[in-house]
Amino acid sequence: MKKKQATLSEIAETVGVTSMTVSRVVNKSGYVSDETRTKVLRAVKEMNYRQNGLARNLRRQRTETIGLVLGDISNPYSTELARAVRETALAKGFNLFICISEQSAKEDITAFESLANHSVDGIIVATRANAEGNDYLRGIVDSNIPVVVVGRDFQHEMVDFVSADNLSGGFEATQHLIDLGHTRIGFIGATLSGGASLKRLQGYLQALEQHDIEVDERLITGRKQAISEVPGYSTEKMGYEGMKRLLSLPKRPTAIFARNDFTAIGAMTAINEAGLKIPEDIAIVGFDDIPMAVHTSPPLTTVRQPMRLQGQIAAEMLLQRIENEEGLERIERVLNCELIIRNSTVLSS
Amino acid sequence: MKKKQATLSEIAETVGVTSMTVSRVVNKSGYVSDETRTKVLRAVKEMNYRQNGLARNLRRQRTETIGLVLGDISNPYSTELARAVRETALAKGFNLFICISEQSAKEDITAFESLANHSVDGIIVATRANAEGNDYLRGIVDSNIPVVVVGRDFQHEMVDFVSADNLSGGFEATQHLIDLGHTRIGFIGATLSGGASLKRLQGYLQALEQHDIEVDERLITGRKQAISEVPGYSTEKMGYEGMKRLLSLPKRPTAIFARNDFTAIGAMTAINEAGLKIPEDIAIVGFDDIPMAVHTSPPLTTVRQPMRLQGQIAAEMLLQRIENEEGLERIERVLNCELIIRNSTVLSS
DNA sequence: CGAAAAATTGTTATCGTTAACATTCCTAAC
DNA sequence: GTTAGGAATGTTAACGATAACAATTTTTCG
Repeated sequence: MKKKQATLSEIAETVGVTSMTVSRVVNKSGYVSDETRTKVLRAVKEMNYRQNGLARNLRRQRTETIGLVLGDISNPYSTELARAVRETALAKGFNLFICISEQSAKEDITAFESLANHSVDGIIVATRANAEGNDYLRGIVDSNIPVVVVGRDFQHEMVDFVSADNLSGGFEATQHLIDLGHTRIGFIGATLSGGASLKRLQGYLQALEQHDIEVDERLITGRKQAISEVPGYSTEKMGYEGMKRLLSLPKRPTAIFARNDFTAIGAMTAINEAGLKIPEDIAIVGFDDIPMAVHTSPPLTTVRQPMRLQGQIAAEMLLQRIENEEGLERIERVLNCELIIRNSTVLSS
Repeated sequence: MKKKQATLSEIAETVGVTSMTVSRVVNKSGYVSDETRTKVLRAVKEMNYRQNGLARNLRRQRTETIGLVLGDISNPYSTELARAVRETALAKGFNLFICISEQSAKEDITAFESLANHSVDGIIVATRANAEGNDYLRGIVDSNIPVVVVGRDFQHEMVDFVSADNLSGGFEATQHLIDLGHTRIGFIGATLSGGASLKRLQGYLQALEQHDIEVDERLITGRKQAISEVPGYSTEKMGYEGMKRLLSLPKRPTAIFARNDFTAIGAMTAINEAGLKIPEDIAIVGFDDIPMAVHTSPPLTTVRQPMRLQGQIAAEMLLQRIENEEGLERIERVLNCELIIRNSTVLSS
């Protein structure tokens, strides 16, 4: 038996009032006598009424919902971000819909589109940048939906930006290895040919330069910069394969800076398999400080980025834009990272 | 400069047709002459038109969107599930909105409500069950929105169910420890007073019983069964604290079965801190086989549950219900788990 | 050539809700 | 007893899109 969802006017009819009155009751707005309210509420309960958000939001021209587009949902980085965003949004009475976009620019666009079509009041984007996705995103911004990006390139005067300071994080990580006496330091997770768009790689390069260590391009490895079809995912597997390549070099590196912790963990596996010791033979630094980092053996030295804070700030910036109709100045927040030294670079901390 | 979002009729006006014609063009449906189509498409582009999904879905009475409510988004279990659900849904042309519900029944309800209000075509629920949430959920089901639950209790003739076989998983894990000669086996993650609603705990109890090992309630520890305000979260911290308690017993256990891998990892930390060796002094088994499990030291013996498969099946069941208007038989799928033996129970695999 | 079929466009009504205004009744104040 | 203004409810017209049907023109083909 298919009960159709009751509508306002159906409730109204059974109670003997107009839908406007019922609307007033369910929205707790305007004047309604106690007697009527009671009757209406009873009917609402009995008929299992539920507001039709589509109609309501269409009429009101606002949904009190924000969207979050995540690239890699398996990464603890994304999930912490999501939790913080949700918390901040909820506190202001906004719902959060999360969309996942994996693998392709096309899926980015699908996610943007479905959120925009559902008329969310604003969108936070935390996917890897790619040309087509950016084009589409620009369209969204131009059609006046507030957008904030997290840890991702996107230039637009109306779009706020928040990110960890990947540049100085990468610098510090490398600096740390240099301080320990390493000069042959490998980088896993990106290639120079990709234009060194990756800030972490830039930080690595700057640190080398500052200490007059010559950059050896053979020590920098990663999946080829992908076509827009497949944005560069950084996985454990890439770390494993990259490390294999580095180990097969005539003069192998004595230290590794990995693009992120997963990459680092993959690299550690390869190092172990080669029968080498961490950190004695090869020291390794990751990035992100995912929960797993403390449990690897040895525990992983890494750069901690403030995930919750990024989420919170992103949500605040977005809500700010949603509430202040007219154009605010673009805000750009770059948050400090923190080097966490564990035993993958130095013995017995 | 605030460009208001263009509407169908605005496009129609500039082109000199009716909105119906424009609608036909953007939806690629019905007859439109090439000439008109071209003109319309140009205007669509120039005016940066985007469909208003609220209006469209209101009129069409379907959104081609499904919702997924996750409890603990930080758990790799949830994220794998989400990815599989999304993949399956996307393949059938459905969008996926994910809502997070943490901590409380109230937030469960908020999530259900926001999805139901947005008129999603169906909802997959993967949160921990609690009374109030269930009541609300029942209301949703009664108002004819298809619902499928994953790894969570909820009895309703219209609601399909998919889960890992936690009972036999728990049994196998315990059996494995018994086979290794253990008789004092602790359980961390739930208490008997909670009514042993946890299938994994039941499996543990059954295995003990089958081998005539007496259940020692002091060996079973976990956070008290929480009030509906705070559903029982299983974290690393709980594992750590639970293990501490077990270690302080006069006769400590020689083996541990932990409710999930995070709990197990927390317990391992406590064991290490106590200066005991795994598995020589205490053997430990987890549940889930999260990616981290292979990287702990020693690597964690655990019960792998098919996360992707659960997501895929849940999505398929939901889409089935969405497409077949009328009531299908309730389906219940319980999927096999697999014991993955690593070095936290036996030396040198 | 003429009729049926296909192609093109338009009209109307409606999805469920609510903002804005209108109406009626009641109470209180002078 | 009149009047002002709350209190309670109703009416109307949208929000933006589309299903269903109607109207007109063009094509097809016996």
